[in-house]
Amino acid sequence: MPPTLEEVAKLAGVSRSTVSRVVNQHPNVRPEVRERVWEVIRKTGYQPHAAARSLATRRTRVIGLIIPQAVTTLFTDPYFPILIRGIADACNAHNYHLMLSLFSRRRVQESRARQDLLYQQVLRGRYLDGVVVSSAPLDDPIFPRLLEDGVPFIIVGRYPHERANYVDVDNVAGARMAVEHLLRLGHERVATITGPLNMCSGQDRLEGYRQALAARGIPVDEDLIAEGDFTEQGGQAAMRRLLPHRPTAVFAASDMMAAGAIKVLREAGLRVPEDVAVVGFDDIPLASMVEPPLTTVRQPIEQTGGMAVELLVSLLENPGEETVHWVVLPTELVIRASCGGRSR
Amino acid sequence: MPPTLEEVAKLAGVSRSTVSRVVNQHPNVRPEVRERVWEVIRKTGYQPHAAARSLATRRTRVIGLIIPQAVTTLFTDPYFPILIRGIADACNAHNYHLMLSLFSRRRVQESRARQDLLYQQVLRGRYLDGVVVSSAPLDDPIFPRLLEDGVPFIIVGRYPHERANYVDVDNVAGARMAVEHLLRLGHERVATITGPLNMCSGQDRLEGYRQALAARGIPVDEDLIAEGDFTEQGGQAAMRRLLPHRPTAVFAASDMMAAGAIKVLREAGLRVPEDVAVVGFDDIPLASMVEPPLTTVRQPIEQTGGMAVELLVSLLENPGEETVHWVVLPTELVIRASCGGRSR
DNA sequence: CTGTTAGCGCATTCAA
DNA sequence: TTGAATGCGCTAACAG
Repeated sequence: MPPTLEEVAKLAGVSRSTVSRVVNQHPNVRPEVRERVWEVIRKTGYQPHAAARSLATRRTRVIGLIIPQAVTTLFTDPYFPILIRGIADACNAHNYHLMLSLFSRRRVQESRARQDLLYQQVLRGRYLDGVVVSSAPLDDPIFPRLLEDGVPFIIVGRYPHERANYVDVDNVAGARMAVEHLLRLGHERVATITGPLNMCSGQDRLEGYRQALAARGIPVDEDLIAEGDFTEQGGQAAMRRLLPHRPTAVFAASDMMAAGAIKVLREAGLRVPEDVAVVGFDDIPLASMVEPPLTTVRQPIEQTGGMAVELLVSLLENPGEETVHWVVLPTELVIRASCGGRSR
Repeated sequence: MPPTLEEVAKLAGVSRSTVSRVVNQHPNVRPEVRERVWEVIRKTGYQPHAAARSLATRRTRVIGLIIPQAVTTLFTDPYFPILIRGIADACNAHNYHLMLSLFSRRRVQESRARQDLLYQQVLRGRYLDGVVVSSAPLDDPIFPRLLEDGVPFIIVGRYPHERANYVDVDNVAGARMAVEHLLRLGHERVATITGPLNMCSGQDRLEGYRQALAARGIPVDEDLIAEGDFTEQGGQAAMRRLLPHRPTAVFAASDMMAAGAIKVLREAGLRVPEDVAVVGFDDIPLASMVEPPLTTVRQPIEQTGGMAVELLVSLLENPGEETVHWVVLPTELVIRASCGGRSR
């Protein structure tokens, strides 16, 4: 329905090339002609055909957000919508479009095959100029593939490879602050519910926990460390394993897990924060809505997403530069009621 | 880097057309040749170039999810991630890709201009084969435009137009059940915090409220109706306006607003559910995590998204049929603690 | 069953 | 400053 370059050219009495130049803001067009062409473009509602343009330029102005595999279960965590909003806003600002690639939560087998297919189609099929990868396990096969195929990409979260660009939040410092706060309140048996330990955010938050204890010369008791998966259910399960070891405080690596932990503590007849103090991580909206409001570590989720896009765009538009971009955004402790206030 | 049809053809000793036929599963290829071609495809890792294919077929296998304008503020509500998951899964299943179009929350002016631009680029530029529109106000200009441009689209939520296909949940029945439950418990002053009244879900849930009262012959007291915007803050504000009119029960049109209402009730020294009963809508994960756990109306969010894609795909792949698809999925009352249990 | 031919709509040399 | 020619990689008639 919308006209083609050809038709616009005819109507304006010029050649296709000239219209193309006008559309693409080339300087070398006589102002008078430029005006005439614009007029026709406006009148006809001409819009360049994306596929035709991509075929000629070999660029699509589409970037992908890839969230691999099983992690999709986490998608009920408000972390993702907030991240996506940051990404979408930045895309809008730079006139890129966003393609979302999630993976079904079906049997792992099928899921793996689908992931391969999708990778093939979307990336080798040149749907995308580049991608942002979020929440991938460190050993996810996507990283080697992206590197090998030379696809421009930015990781949300660390990845140890010299050619891997990433933007991350300071998980270690955040976790350390949280645990130090508990220690300062007089707790001596501080447990932690970690994230998945195959993800860097899981590892780093555990590292922060260890560092805080080490700084006080407190030996790490492995019984006080339980691995979770960032979900509420995972938090509940981990808390149940922790319960027999009688912690007086718990640092959970996500707010969702903290909420799960609180539920289990309550069921066990323990009060929060009087009997057990709890600290979370993320500062999602839920954190201030539960009873008691959650002390937690705030991370700039939206900015993280925005920054990832900024980096990716700069990668795409300055193909020459070989610079590697590593950005780490700060985290911040938000003190509410769930950790108690007074020294014990 | 990946080879083209041409190169594959050369390597397999056949013509481009034959390779194309093999790739597209055409039946008329000698099995032996087919095998030989597949072999080359596998070895070379050939992948059709998406743009080239789109240019030739005039289809992209990409569908868009559009969430217009200011509604983006709602994006912290877990409703969206769940909807998106349903949509993404269904896309995967049908081998479509998903493009996400949100709009920045900046000044309305800019936002409007951006929305126009995006519409032009993405839809008239033929990036998309069709779109799913969610959470648009009923008077959103996108609907007339889509209809006029003949873009295949499915709305999540009702829209009163004979050529508009939609999938919706039974908001009226859900709201009616919720309010009837409160009436059954003996409440006589049941207030409601509505959603935005320019959205059909907002209107329909209010209609359910009215119907429940009418069925009992209770006159509607407009003072007991406060408009919200589905967010927690909106819920708080609405509850503050309701407070002076001393409701004994509140039906909030979203769980987020219910949580906000509870917070305000608490601050006013009222107990939930003893002094004021509260019922929400959505049954998001938060609902079972707050204190007291929320009685609410469950809607099949994920299925809604999946169904929207199913309808859209069937629209895209059976272009002949002029059928209009209207699907309404059932809602269900989930009784927890926030409405109290005993008759008063 | 297979190859040849002709575009799909645009960007981009190269001449003029 | 402008136009003509060429090709991006693929599909889809049409012959054979």
